[in-house]
Amino acid sequence: MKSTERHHPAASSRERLVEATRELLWEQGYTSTTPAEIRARAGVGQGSMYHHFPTKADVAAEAMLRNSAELERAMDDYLKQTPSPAGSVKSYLSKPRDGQKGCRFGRMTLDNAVLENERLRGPVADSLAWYRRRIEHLLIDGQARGELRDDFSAEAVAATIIAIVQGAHVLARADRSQAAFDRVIEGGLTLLAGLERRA
Amino acid sequence: MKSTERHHPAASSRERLVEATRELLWEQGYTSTTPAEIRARAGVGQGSMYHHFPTKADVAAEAMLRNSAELERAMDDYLKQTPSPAGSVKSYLSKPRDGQKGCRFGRMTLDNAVLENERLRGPVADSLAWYRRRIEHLLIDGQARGELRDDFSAEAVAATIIAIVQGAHVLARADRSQAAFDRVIEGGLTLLAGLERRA
DNA sequence: GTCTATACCGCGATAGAC
DNA sequence: GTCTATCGCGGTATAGAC
Repeated sequence: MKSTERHHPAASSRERLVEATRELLWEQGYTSTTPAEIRARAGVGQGSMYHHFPTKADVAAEAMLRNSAELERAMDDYLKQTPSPAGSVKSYLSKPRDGQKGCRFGRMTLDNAVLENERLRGPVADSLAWYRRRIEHLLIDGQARGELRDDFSAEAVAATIIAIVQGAHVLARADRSQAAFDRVIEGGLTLLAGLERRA
Repeated sequence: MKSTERHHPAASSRERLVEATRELLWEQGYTSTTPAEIRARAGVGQGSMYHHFPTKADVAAEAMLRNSAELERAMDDYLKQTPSPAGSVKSYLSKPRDGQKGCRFGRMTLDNAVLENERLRGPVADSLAWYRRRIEHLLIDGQARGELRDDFSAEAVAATIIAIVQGAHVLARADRSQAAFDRVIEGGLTLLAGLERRA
């Protein structure tokens, strides 16, 4: 009920609609975001929105696809900074995050309306799976280089690493505190250290 | 749009309303659950519902409080079966769960309407914190008995254990598969094993 | 304590002019 | 491509009889 107007006046209407939707999906989720809010934040008129996108689900689907592309690229860039595979996994876990805002994808999974629409669920499932495989390959690489023990399933542990971040968001939101988030990450790093090859 | 009528004819109207709300909150979350659905599943009339509870938030708050009481008791019962503290933590992780249905509490944290109402958020935060402390004490106990290493923060790791379960639900829902849930748990058990005192 | 009827509002989408 | 005006529907709650 406050800052509904944050125009991006440089871009096209269509572009502004997608960006506004991306923000609102993150802040409020899918069901709670109304076409009127999207329109207001994008600074476009009522009819204009329906000219570019037939339904709310269509704007949302485009916003989610853009999320997939951007976040996967961002993760690649982020991980490029760390040379060692095991270090990259630690780095992924301890990456600074706003615990209460949540993961753009994870946030969607509790909304039945998203899960029931394949065009909305698809990008969510695909991106989370992409993250998992990315971590999995880092773990396998770490095992190959002898940084990590080789007696565990990289696939399963990678899934757990992703889940830890998702769960941290859940606890941070419930507790309304970043500290709850950070505590989960601290424990995650502790658990991860147990996989390092013993000296 | 299907099985809306599952009366519990034995109990009082008020009782049936609370139970119906508990089920619907689990299946659909708070915002997506309508008073009409609650009324229909409980098998009570329109006015009757508003006689017992002034607003939807009031029924929901009562349902959440009951969830807290019941689930905390259930966890106590469940953990009583395992003698060793470290075994109890493993047991908590590997407890059979419907991955796609989610945790009754975790499911609520992605709904802004819940977080903005202290009477709804309170039981969620309290119960998740209660779970965390329960696990924390098991870990401390395990450290004291020498089952577990003593060089880690039981508080942080306990938070991570809870987060793993919450995150597993997120991934299972995104992937629409129990396998995604089970994989996270498998990785969690692997990580947990790294905390055991070395032979 | 339970019922039916009804009111209000905002979401999601459409119509049609410019 | 953008605008204003409008519509149908369902969520949430109230009124008032029995």
